[in-house]
Amino acid sequence: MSRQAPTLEDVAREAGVSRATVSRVVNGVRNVDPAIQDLVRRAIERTGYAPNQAARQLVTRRTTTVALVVSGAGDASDTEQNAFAARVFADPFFGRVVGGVVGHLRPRGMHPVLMFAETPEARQEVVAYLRQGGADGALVVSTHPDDPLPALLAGAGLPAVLFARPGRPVPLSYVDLAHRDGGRLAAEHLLERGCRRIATVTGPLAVAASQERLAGFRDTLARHGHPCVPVAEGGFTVDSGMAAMTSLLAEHPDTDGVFTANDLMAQGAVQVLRDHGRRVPRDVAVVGFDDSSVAVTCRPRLTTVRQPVEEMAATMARLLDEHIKGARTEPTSVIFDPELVVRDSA
Amino acid sequence: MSRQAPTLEDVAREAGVSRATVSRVVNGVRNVDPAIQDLVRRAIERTGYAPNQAARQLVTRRTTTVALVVSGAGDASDTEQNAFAARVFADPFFGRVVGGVVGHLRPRGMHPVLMFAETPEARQEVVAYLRQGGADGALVVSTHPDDPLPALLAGAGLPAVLFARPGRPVPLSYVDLAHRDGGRLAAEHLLERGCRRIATVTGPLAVAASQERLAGFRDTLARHGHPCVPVAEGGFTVDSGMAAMTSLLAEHPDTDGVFTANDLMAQGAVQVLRDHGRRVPRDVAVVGFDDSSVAVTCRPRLTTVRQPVEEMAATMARLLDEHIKGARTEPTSVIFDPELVVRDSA
DNA sequence: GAGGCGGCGGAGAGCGCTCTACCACGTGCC
DNA sequence: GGCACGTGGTAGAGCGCTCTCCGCCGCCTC
Repeated sequence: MSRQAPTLEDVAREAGVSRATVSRVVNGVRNVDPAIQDLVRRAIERTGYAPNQAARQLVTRRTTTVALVVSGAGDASDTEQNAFAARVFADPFFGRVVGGVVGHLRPRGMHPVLMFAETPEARQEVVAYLRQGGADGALVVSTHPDDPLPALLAGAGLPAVLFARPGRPVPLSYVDLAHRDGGRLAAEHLLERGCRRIATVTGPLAVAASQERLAGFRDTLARHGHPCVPVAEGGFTVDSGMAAMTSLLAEHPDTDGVFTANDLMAQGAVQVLRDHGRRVPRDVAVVGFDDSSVAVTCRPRLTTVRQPVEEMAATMARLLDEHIKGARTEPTSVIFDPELVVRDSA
Repeated sequence: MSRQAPTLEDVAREAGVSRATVSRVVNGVRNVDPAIQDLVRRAIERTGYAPNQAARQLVTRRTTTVALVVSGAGDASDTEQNAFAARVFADPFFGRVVGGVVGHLRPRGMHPVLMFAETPEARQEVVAYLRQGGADGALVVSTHPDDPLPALLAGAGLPAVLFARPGRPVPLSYVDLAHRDGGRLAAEHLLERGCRRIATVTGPLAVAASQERLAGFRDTLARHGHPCVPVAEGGFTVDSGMAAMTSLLAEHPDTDGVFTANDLMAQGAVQVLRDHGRRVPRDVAVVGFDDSSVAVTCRPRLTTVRQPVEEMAATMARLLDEHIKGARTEPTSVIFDPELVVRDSA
């Protein structure tokens, strides 16, 4: 477009030194005479030099990017593909993941490239992109327990870190939450509040996290003399929360406490409860999970089990960094503790 | 890590042809004898060859990425930086933008790298990233009318396309909505429903879009014998919608129709209305704007003015593509028409 | 049958950077 | 005073790809 961009060579000529010397001051390696450093810096200023990333990548075999991939298991049709992105980001959870990842990456001059892998082709593309050196590694957030992407990545020997333990074992690092403890926290709170007829809306039971939240919840209740708990399975969406709550209420109209496996479903449950004339929390107490943004925007504000998503995402980025740099070779896992946040709904 | 990745050279040797021929097959340029093509393809298969993006970029001066930047005007402190990302994605609007952009990019083998530019340093980083050839151009979504980034980009001669007309004129292409018509649509619907005491919650009046939605709304009402309309300014968030509605209700308790400048604020308004014993839509009709995901998940489902965000975002990507390829040199703008979507709230 | 032409493959020159030599020059040490 | 050594610089060999130029060969034309 405009004149050819200046190269190291141009700066070197301008400063009257060699290309290598300019490269050294740009990258801050080895000792370079302060006077010469100054000379070079001024020459860079004058020429408006910006190092060419492609050239640098070619020799260092390092990019400044990592892939941030949101992965499904499905084989969704092509027409659903952009809807997938919108659907994914409809859950405030992903915004927090992005925030946490960027928080770690940015200070290191790195950037995430966003990829969606909900079809077999899309998954192959992710693998191809990494193999071609488009990014140094992948941060994977699966929306489905049987997601084949982690295995694909591991098989190709590509650096990757997962959010949540994969459905079947894969030699990859991951971060996760002590979901069981989260379920326990919710149960204890409901119990302390004096609830006696407690029910729960779980996440998809194919997802390990849902199972564990439920297990922790159930165990705690059982230990306090509530051997059986009405359960309805939801799908982590507002709608599914409404449906689940509706059926729960039909069979157990005297329910006075509900634990939902995420905040979106809690929101749905609260709506149904109100529509059926129940006051929240007076008649029925509701505890959510995640502590997402909806927890504070909906009314009543949700009492919920907080998942430190930003922190988890940042750790994910850190682990990936270590794998890429070779500072860590064996897969590891970091498990975070949930925390009860008491607001108005319970 | 494992053995060195195979190069074009390796494939060429394996196939018994020259590097150039392999390159031709890989890139599908010029005629290559079908028999030789087959030979090469098999060699690629056997070696597991993946072209090195960095090397390719170095000579073609083209990446396979564009920057998708969410930009503020502020000078937020460092500690707020990851919160910015989470806040941004808390509005379902951005998920739709991402969906639209990816929808256009993906079939072309391109990918978005996510960047946030809410501080002067972050803005400089975006410019630097592009100048270094990290991405071929930028898709900019500003959250503030005085965002300096567009001017920075234009000044540096970098290809960029904006979502929404910039505050001050900048020689860059953009896509936008006919906000005025949106306001008109909302007014007409409220009028047709028989509302007589109509009020509105606007977006931040510093934002041109807010001004225009308001202007279209007011003009239409005036033309139908409603010269003055109670107005409260909001900030496009649920909370601000609640605050605005509260003050509106205090001064005009007999309000029977409300137009809010986005769905999030409509949600807040509905909550306040209910808390004050008003039934929606029976006592007060509420019309939102955007047709975002909350419009269908909240109760009652929102009647709203639809903004074809995915389509707008895809067009933004297309325009950027044209600018990058040089197929388009002069800035242009594409304006989309809003559409009324009638649901339950009005 | 000679000349021209078009289809197809090969050779080789970079793209802009990093990084490993290597060299020139003091300094300190025995 | 000679030698090892540290310091501050240069030279130049690639990194893996694309793309222009070139030459070969077979076919058409007259």
